[in-house]
Parts: sequence; structure tokens; C-alpha cells
Amino acid sequence: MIAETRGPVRTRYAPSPTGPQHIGGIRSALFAWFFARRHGGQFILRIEDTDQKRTVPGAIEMILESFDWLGMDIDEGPLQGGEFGPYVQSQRLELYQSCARQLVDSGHAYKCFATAAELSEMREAGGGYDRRYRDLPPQAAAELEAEGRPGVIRFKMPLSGKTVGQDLIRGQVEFDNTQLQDAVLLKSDGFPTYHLAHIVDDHYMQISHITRAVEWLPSFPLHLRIWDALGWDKPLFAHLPVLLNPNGKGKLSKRKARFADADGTSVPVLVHEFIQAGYLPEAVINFLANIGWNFGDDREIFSVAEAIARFDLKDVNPANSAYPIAKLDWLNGQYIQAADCAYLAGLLKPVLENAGYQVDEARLRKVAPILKVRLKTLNDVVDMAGFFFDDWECFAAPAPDILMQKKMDVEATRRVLQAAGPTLASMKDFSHDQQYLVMKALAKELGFKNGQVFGTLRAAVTGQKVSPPTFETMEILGQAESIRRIQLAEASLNAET
RNA sequence: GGCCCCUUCGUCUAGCGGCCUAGGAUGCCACCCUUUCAAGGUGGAGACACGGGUUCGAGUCCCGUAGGGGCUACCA
Repeated sequence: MIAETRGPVRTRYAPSPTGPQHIGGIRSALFAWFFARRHGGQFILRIEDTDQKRTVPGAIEMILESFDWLGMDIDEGPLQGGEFGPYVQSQRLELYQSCARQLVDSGHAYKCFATAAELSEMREAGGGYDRRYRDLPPQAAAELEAEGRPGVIRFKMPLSGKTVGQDLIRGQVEFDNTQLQDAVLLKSDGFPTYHLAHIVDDHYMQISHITRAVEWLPSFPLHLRIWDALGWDKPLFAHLPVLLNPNGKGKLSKRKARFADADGTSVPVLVHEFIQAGYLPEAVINFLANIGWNFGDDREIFSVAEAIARFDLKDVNPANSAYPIAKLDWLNGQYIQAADCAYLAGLLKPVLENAGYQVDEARLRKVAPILKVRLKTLNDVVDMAGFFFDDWECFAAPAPDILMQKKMDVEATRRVLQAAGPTLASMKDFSHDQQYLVMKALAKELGFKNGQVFGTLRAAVTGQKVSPPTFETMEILGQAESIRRIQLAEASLNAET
């Protein structure tokens, strides 16, 4: 049984500012965020930029944008401030340095002067760093120091025994201390390593639950020892499962923005790729929440508020998961279907504009409802309904092969178009259901199947084989324009033959 | 290699010793509906990695094997 912590729940997401946000990291952050919100606690963003070489400018902005888009609000962080700041590690150097000194003074850590050459030699010999500076006599250390020999501070890992830790998701985990090396705490450039920095920060920022990916599990015992050496109360830990590539092979790539799955198609991995691909943030959150955790009640679709009300770190599945990206299309489609039309129209507008269309908002509001059930992503609107926003004057009739329906030849197609034009023109009420009735009667009269007539009209009026429903489309285009297009189709058919 | 973690349909998952002839979702297939495409409806194929224990009883507990993932940096 794991003891509950007292005090407020405070969780954090602590990315390195190395570039665009990876969906795997976001999922970890989501769980931390759910947990904090569930308990009325705080969610903190901390930037871990202790590796100067990997830090890229603008990355913090990208991180913030990602959270903003997803609707994951941050209580404390570099932008929002907070009483435990600064929230960027490079601005907290003295703190880490003094903690490192404290550890040296208390005999828990030591100065190590191993050179890069020595280190690589040891590595080649196998076994890694051999602790050769661990028990250096004080004078010898002082001499090297005086020589100006650069060095690092390493932690003195116990040479024997075990370290046991409690993980919220996996229960008790045991490690043999002899397996651990004397990890570097403070680098020769004065920057701390992750091992030191995160502990110092999690302590001073009063983090109650450390959530992080499983790849940190092997260094868990080291961290536990450091917490103890510093004499601090430990938070609770949860090592989260990670996302694997869709084929189950290897961790979902962080380096490559995209990669090919089994079918050779590339899948979105970075947050901005989800935006570009036309996914809704609500759908992405829902999608991520369903990996490694589940709502219960066999429900796949749920709101953020509902998830928060139920979420618990204890319920997270310890196993890694293949990235089930195919499910996102379905989920996104469900969200689009359920979306409010005005909201959807607002999302569709920029997509169409980016594709080069001039968007009339009133028209878009009419189009959105008939699109809902057939869009998987926002981007689908371009192919499906872009024609609504083309310059109508410039509409050109489609080629005969688009016009001609199943089991119809040119002559049959011409007959349909010729008959439909005047019939539609004679209508007083041009609503789609009225059109349906009239065209159904026409099909019967001409001896064609409904689909043949309707399909011909669809092609004539949209220029496409696949489109929103024909009569709804004609209703939006208007009677005059619809008839004009049908005549255009007829003319082009005559010209072609 | 050493150490650690993980293992239920193709995939995401439910299952916390008897409710399991293993449930849901997605994907796939079929049929229905139908105004193309979708959506929707109905149905279908599809899993407890393997071997030992423990137990009256194991998908559920233990051990081993196999497989997968991770760590093994002055990166996080």
C-alpha cells in the first residue's frame, strides 16, 4: 500500500526545449495534467535546458503553443510565473551548484577529474566509469583543483545492497546498487545534469507526484538515493508507459518528424502536424487519453471534464503501446459530426483559405451541416466542398467520364440532363426534399434508377464524382446556378461527341 | 553483454481467483439503409505468448522460457 501524500497535488511537465512537441511527451503531460486537475492541484511547466548544446531558440514558444492549442492550461511556468520560479533551469544554476556542494560536503558526492580520454578508455575496457576519483585523498584532489583541472561532481552510489522504490503504476521495484554508476551531478561547465536538477526543482517547487516516461525507471534508484542524501521528503512516482511505433517496433520516433508505418504512409507525431492535418484538439486529447488508460464503461468518447473526473495514475496500464493512429481518424470524424455547425464553420474557414479559396461565411455556414458526417479531418473539406468557394462564373463542366453513371452511355446521360434542366427550372420550391421528389419522379419517367439520375446531376453540378448530397448541394448553389451548370454539362457533352 | 520494465483479438483496451463458452473500440469482411462518398444499423472472422507450479478452481497469483521495450553519456 502506498501512502498518500499530504498537501496539494502538484504535477509538472518538464521538457527540454529542443524543438517541436512530440506527441509522446504530450501524452505524459496529459496524464500529469489530468491528475492535477482531478485533485484541484497545480500543473507546472518547467523547462529543462541544462544541455546547452541541445537547446534550440523558439522551442519554449512552440511548447506553449502546443498546450494552448490542446486547451491544457498551465498554472505555473516560464510564461505564467508562480511563486516557485524561475521555471527555466538555466536560470537556477546557483541553486544546483549549492546543492552539489552540500552533497560533497556531506560526503555523498565527490569531485571527479576524469578526462574525456580516460572516460572513453574506461568505456572501451567495458564497465564504464570505474570510480577512480571516488576515494582520492583530499590533498590530491586539492592539487588537481589548484592545477585548474576541470572536473565534475559525481554521486557516491552505495557499493552494495539494494534500493527499492514504489511506483504508482508498477508497485515495488528493486534494484541492485552494484548496477549503478557514480552518476555525474554537476557537469564541468557548471550546469547540473538531469539527475540533480530535477530533484532540486521538484523539491523546491513542491511537486507531489513525479510523472515521467519509463525510460527513467533505471535511474529511479539513483534518484531515490539523491533525495535521501539531500535529506528531503520524496514525492510519489509514476513511471508512464511510452508510445511505440505503429508496427510495435521501437519507441515512437522523436528525432524523425514523420516515419512510414506498415502501409508506408506517414503519420503525425508532432503537435503542429496534428494541427496541419486537420485534427481537432478535443479529438487528439480523447485519442491520447485512450492509450494506456481507459474511461471505463466501455466508453471511447468522452470530454476532458469527464476524463478528469475519473482519472487516476494508478489505473494507467504499465505496458507500452503501439501508436494506434488509425483510431484518430475515426475519433476526429466523430467529433466533427458532433460539433456545433458554427464552431465547425469557424474551423473550416482557415483551412479553405489556406487552400486558396475566398470564403463567404454565410455560404460556409450553409455548407458545414451537409459536410459533417463525411469529414474525417478538417482538411477533407477542400476536396469535398472546395467547389462551393470557387468563382462560380468560372465553373467548367466535367469530362464525360465523370458525368456518365453506371450503365449509362453518352446518349443516356444527355437525355437525363436535357430532361432535368427544364424540370428543375419549373420548380417553385427548390428545397432539397422537394427536388428529391421531383427528380425521383423524373427518373421513373425516363426509366433510370435514382442513382443514375442523381449521380449525373451531382457530377454536372459539382464537377466531382464524390460530393455532398446532390440536392442539398443544389439548394445551396441556388436554382439558377444549378440549372446553368446542368446546361453547361449538356453543352460540353454535345461538344465532345 | 549486464540491469530494469512489459506481455489479452492486427491495433487500442476491459478483466484486479469462480460473473469469461474472455467484453468494448478501431480496422477488416458481409448484409441492410441509401442520393455518390460517408454516416447509421445488423452480423462475421479475430486474443489470454509458451511451460511449470499454487489452488477445489487461473487470463487473473508465483517461477522459468521466449518475445518486445528501455537504460547502460559531463543528453534528457
